[in-house]
Amino acid sequence: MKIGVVTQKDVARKAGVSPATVSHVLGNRPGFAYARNTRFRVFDAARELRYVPNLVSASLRKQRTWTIGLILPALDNAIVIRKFDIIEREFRRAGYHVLMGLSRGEVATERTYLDGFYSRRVDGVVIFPMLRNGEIEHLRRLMEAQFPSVIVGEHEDSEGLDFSYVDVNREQGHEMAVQHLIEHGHHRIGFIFPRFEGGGRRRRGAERALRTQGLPLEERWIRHVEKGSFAEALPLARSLLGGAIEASPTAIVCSGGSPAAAVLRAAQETGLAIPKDLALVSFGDDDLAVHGPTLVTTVSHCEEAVGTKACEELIRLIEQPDAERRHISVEPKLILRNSCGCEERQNEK
Amino acid sequence: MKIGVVTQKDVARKAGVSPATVSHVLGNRPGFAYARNTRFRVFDAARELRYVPNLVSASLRKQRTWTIGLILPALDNAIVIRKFDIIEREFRRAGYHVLMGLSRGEVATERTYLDGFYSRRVDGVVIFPMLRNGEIEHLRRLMEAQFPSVIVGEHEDSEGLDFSYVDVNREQGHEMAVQHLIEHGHHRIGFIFPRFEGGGRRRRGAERALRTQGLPLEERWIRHVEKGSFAEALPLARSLLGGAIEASPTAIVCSGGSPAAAVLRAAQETGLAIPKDLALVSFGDDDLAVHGPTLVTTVSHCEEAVGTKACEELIRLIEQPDAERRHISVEPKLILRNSCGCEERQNEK
DNA sequence: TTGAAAGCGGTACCAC
DNA sequence: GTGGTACCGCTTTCAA
Repeated sequence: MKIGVVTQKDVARKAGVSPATVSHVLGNRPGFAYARNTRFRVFDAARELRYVPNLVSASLRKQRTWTIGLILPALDNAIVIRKFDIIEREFRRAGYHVLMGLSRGEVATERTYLDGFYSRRVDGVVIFPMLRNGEIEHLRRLMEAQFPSVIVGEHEDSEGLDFSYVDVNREQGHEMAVQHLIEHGHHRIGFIFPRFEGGGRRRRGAERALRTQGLPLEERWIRHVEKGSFAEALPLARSLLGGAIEASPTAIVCSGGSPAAAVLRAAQETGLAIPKDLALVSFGDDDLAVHGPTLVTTVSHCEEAVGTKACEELIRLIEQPDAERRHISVEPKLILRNSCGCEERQNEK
Repeated sequence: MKIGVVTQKDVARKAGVSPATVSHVLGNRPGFAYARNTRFRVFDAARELRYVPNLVSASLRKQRTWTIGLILPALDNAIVIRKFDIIEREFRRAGYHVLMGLSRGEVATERTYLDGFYSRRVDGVVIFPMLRNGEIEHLRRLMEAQFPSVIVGEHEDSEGLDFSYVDVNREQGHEMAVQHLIEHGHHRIGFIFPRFEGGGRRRRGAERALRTQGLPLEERWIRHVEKGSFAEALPLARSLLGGAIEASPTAIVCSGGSPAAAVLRAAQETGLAIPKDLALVSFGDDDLAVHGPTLVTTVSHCEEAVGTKACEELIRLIEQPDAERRHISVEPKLILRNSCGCEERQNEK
């Protein structure tokens, strides 16, 4: 028996009632008090015929698909994947399915997906931002249409688009990382930042923590990565550690697991023991170092909280499309492991 | 302006034609020869009103959604993610969108997703199999309904379900791995297999290669992992290498990057240099060791080919639902890196 | 307590 | 060349 051929009409015929009755009974619509007997006849008929409701027609009528669209630039790092995982889980719990699109960094592809999503009348979209060349017309259209949309992750404030945003607080995250290193007595702290970071948040956070000690953010100990790959970060890490001992940082804060792995390698090459000679804190928990002997202390992006908030926020907008758009900032969490010196400190006691 | 409020009727009014004409013109239906002028008026009106077609209603009418459903057990390893990536890309190219479901190893969740997919009238489904407790009723129903479905990845032949399957040839992959080690002069080869492998394919492949040298598959050099995690594999790797030198394997074939990383670590602990003292080939390219000093020689799962075939196969079934179901086996590829001795060999020359 | 009927927004057959 | 109209399958109003 082919799926999808049994309709409410068939059920109605079999149960000896009208199609409207079937809809009422199966839809369990409130305010309807059908006779017990009628209800059972409908349920039985539906079961026997293996009736599967057709959400396409229901969607057409109700103007609601119980489906959302999700656009990711790529599945190339564990943080994005973890957020995706949570988002998928949360939407399912809330009764939604998710339509996925990978934009692969192409604005055109992103646009195509958004068009496809509109056409399929998704109830809302979640977008993970990507680096843009100022091409945001399609996003502007989304916004102007007041289409329920949430942007998850790092974005440029300057885009000036009135969306709901959800992200970990990167400024606070860097403040926490530096703060922690300062507590371990470090004063010479180096950084590996992404080149394109939203509005200098990372720098500001680092600076704020340094300022409590009257320390400046030293440009000579800052490096920038484009993509954040291991290969790209390795020479930068080497250059941070390669100078005269007195002129080198004693601690490094870097963004992501690949740069962290690069620092570990560079330290090993230079003969620096971690955390004894060099402390390391990563912003973002890619769990890349999980197979190495050193587990890296990390400021977590709290993917679970971010994903959950994003889902809640989108559902809020779906339910009240005129509600105000919010900027939701999730507090990061410091996860102590073996690269910052906490263990040693305990041993000293 | 809200999205979705402009319909063909609005376009028709604006263009001064009938709704049927709009549908014909915009749908670019063959066999219709509308006047140039009419066509332009329709296009212009559609553009000015920002008309976005409603695929929900079109789907209802045409009984086709241009959407497929994809079920994965989890996004927990790079091989699955890469296949997913390719599948998404290929379906997009073919004009489909993909509805994603993570079953998280729960049969009930898988079933719920399949139901949601039916309800949304996806044109077909791609399922990545998971370990099952014999609960395959929902799959059997899928099959009996002749619903276009493709199963991607390792499965038990014994399930006896008439689906289309696409997978890398695991038997051949292991044959290739062992073959390669034999060519490097190894006769004592150890294995780390997954406990649940489809029908002993891996063993058969390994045996076939060993047999060419008159060698047996030695049970004492075989270990089994449940989940294939690093933590689980490490003690097993140690136990493989820990015996008397003469009784230990000189080469290991393992399934996946985490076990490979475990072998690397165990070798390091035992003081074995790779590939000089111990050769290693991994079946499956998790690129986990990419940050370590040793790049592991791997028999690739050829995710690209697998994903592409899966997509082609599903589209074939969508277009001809009665077509026969196929078992598609993709030939694996040996990727030479630094853990098998190929480099050394070159140096000798 | 139940059902007739008018949509939802397209598609496609058929008549003009 | 063009348009009327009967669907696709379900929801919902309103009347019986």
